[in-house]
Amino acid sequence: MIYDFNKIEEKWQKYWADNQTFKAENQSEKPKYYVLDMFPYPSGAGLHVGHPLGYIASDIYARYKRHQGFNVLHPQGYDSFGLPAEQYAIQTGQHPAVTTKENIATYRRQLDQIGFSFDWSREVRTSDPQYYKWTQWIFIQLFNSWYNNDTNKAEDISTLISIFETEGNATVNAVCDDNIAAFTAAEWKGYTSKEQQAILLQYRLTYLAETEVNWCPALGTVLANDEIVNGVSERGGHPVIRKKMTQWSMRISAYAERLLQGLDKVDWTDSLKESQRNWIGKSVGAAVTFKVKDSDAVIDVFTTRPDTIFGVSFMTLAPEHDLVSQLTTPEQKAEVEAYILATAKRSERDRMADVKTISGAFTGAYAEHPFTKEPIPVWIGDYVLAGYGTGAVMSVPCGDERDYAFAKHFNIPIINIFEGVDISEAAFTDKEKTVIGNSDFLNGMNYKKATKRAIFELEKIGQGEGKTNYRLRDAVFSRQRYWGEPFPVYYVDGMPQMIAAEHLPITLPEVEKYLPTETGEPPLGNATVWAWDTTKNEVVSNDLIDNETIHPLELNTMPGWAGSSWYFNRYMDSTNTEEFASKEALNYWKDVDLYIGGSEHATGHLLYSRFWQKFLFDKGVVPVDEFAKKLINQGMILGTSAFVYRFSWMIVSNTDEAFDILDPKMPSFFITKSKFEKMKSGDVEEIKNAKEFFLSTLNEIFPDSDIKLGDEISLQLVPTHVDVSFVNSSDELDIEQFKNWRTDYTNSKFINEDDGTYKVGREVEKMSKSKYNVVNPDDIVSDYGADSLRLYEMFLGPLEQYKPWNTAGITGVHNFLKKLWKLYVDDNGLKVSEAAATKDNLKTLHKTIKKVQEDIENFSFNTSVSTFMIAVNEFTTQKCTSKEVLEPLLVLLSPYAPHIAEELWNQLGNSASISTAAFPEFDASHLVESSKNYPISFNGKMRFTMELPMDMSKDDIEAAVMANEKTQEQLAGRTPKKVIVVPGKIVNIVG
RNA sequence: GCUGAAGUGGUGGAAUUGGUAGACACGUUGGACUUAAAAUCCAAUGUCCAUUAGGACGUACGGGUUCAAGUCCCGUCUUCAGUACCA
Repeated sequence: MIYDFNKIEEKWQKYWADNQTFKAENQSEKPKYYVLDMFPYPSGAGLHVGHPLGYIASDIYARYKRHQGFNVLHPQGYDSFGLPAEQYAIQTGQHPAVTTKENIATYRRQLDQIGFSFDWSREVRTSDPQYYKWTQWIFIQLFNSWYNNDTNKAEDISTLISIFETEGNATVNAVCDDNIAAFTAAEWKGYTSKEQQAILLQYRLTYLAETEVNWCPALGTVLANDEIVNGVSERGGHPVIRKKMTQWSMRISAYAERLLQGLDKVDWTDSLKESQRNWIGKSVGAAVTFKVKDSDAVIDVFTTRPDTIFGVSFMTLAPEHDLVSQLTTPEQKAEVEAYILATAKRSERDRMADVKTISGAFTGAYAEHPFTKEPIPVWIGDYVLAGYGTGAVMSVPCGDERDYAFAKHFNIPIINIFEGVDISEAAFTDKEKTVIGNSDFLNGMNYKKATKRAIFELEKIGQGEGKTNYRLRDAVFSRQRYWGEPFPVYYVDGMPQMIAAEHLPITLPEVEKYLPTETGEPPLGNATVWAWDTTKNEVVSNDLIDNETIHPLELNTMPGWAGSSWYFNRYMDSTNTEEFASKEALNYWKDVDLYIGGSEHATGHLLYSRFWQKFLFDKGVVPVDEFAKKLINQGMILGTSAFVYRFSWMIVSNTDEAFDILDPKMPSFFITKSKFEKMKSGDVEEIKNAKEFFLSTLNEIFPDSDIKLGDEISLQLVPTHVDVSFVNSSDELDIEQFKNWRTDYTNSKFINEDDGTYKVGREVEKMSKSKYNVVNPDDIVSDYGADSLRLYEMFLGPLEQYKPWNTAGITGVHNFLKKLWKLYVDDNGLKVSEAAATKDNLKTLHKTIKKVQEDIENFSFNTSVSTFMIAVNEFTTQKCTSKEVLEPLLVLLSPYAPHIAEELWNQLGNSASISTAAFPEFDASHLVESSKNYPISFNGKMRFTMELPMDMSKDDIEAAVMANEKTQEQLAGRTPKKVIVVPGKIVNIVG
């Protein structure tokens, strides 16, 4: 009986689906375990072999946990709002919902055939109105909340209003916009409703604010930084400028400190936590206010080095800073405006990354030093970013490298305030060694003392205070796109109003075109039925807008991260229509025990999700304030691209009329890899051969033309991507397939290796369609089976690492499965016997149990595949047929290769699914060794080994080793200076 | 630029607390079986020197600590990822 993997896999996939083998219950006697994958965006290209990597790892873990007796929740769904579907809609007119549905169907089919143990009854789709109803609901909760610094949590906005009504805003300790004017209770009551709403908006956890965006006028849309290349749009190459726009923002900054502290509670990788810490960017320092000479204006800055305040020799504002136009003197106006225009064209990332180009402009204005009252010139410079801190810095060139470079470049004086330090060549940035000088009351102090004193003095004169700053900026939550969650928001008199929760979901309206409107409004501006009727509580036609009872709806949609910031909670109770999940379900599952996904989400998804979780926790909606206990990042599988090497010379024909360069008979010439490399390095012989081949071939094809070569230098050697499916495991190109690939390759001519094959070059690159290196899991599954695919993906290397895919290697794991099969089944059927296991059988089994269990718990899946191979090799050598060891082996293997394990388990006479079997118990007694093969080293170099009893004493080992003739041979008469004996490990003889 | 990660044979990778570098596979070479091919099985395979015995070198590069370093320390280089509207 042969190993018919296709039949076996289909059979068990059907069995699992029919029996709902992996459906999780929200109540159980068993302990719970929640294994989650970052859900995929269903792209039109379908899955390639890189995508399932993390899913296979989490599936192994989920199946392992079931064997361990846990009630496992292992769901899957789709992050189905996003740009690609919208882009496709713009190009083709296809509704994104239609393409998304098709793409999901493809994904589902592909996922199913890999044999994942997902509980599909809990599937979620972020673009499903029944799902985004709750995303909208969370948005409303955020709108109706403010952050109370005294209680250190989010509270309902009504508590804030009642404070305003009784005390005004002076006593409120809230996270809010800067510079909110103070008002009394009486004033509050006197405000119009609109004025009150405007004030409250400055406190809400989601609010409208002006934010800077990358605006592309030609495309009529906002672009992400990575959609901009060299200052122009990636698509179309249109100019992009920085522009202010009113958008929804999320007050994530309110949670900065808790997001930072919470990292200590979760078991995530250190590198990921470090990224988040860095992103949050806590810095302790001071806020300092500089007065501007001859003006009422003040410049607020934040500095981490208030100790260096006497070193300030200029101020730098971001070119976008509000004060710039006000401060600039008429003489400097032209220069400043030109500079602002130039800056607007640069992306933020450019400005951060490029430290070599120093640019700026003098505004002509002067600030006043808070203590010396000396004038300080005010500059603008694009190294200061508007969105960071206050968008202005006090520049201390002696203590900051960028300030130093700026001062040098513009010949601004550099004041040295450090004792005993030479700053003629570079700034001095070492806080630890700082001794302040030339600084009035700070003289002689170290960094710590001077910082305290400077803050004290600033507070005394009312021009500063100690402050903790976070780099974390509030997150922009509006997108000028179609394919996202609509906001449950309408506008009355320009003020946003929430639609009551019972009327949700507000579903996406139909539009004619998915592009921005001609007036530059977002795509929802094209909708004709997009107004809110406050009496009927439904979406009605725009024509009915009367601004009395019928009002316009919000035209922006929510960003991609909205739906993904809480989906892990929805899986706990995904079909609930009354609540986003029931209390019982939330309290039972609580949080994710293991979360697997890509490290590229480190600061986006993973930070926003933590933010929402903490908010929902404050509101009492979820029981824990961190949603994932443990998180593992899987690496990426890269493609192994294949290259053919095209060569040609410029050709000259003496008989023009008889020869046409566009002649369909005109061939392409390719040279094999090793010869290409010789040619490239200028090998004369190789070039001569290629040239002769080239000429003689052409003259053969065009006998009537007398073809000659042009200039010697005209040799063209071009590596070209070729589809990896045309190449075998030995890098040989299937020339027939290649010729049939494209019409212009049909007549190709090849210079081959000396053995007659054409060998391609290889290079590891990201897997992508354009590089022809995409490998489809469907093909792998049909050729080798899902179990082989699963094993091979794990076998490739450590989960977290980036590693190249090479289909050729899969024969290794496939052969392993065939060998495994043969251990159980031969031509006559099942050959497993009731024979007692031998000592060797038990040793192999228990060695394998130990290693595999350790590996799974350490997420080292690649090494357990090797372990299985070793076990099967050993059992084969031992001619083992004993059920006593072969049955538990199947349970060990089943998380990795579930189909073959189920099949053999079934053939052994078990009627229940192998997923219900208990994981085998490790028994150390089978591994006890009585002797050790000691490596004997001389000066650290291993020369030979000696078999010695495990219980031999140190002295006896030394004596036995010294008595060995090989030892004497190695020593050649010398007396060793020292003999190191580490019992059970090694012997090292020094001398 | 900043932050994070990685660098070991022809290839993917293994190596417990510092203790036999290259497990397990792929590829390559040779052999068995076969009319032949496929499949399967066996053997060799880090590089260099040597007929063998054996030896030298070897974990990106340069130093250091140690009886002993892929592993620890210092410095350098290279590659990849993130960098706030790709998902």
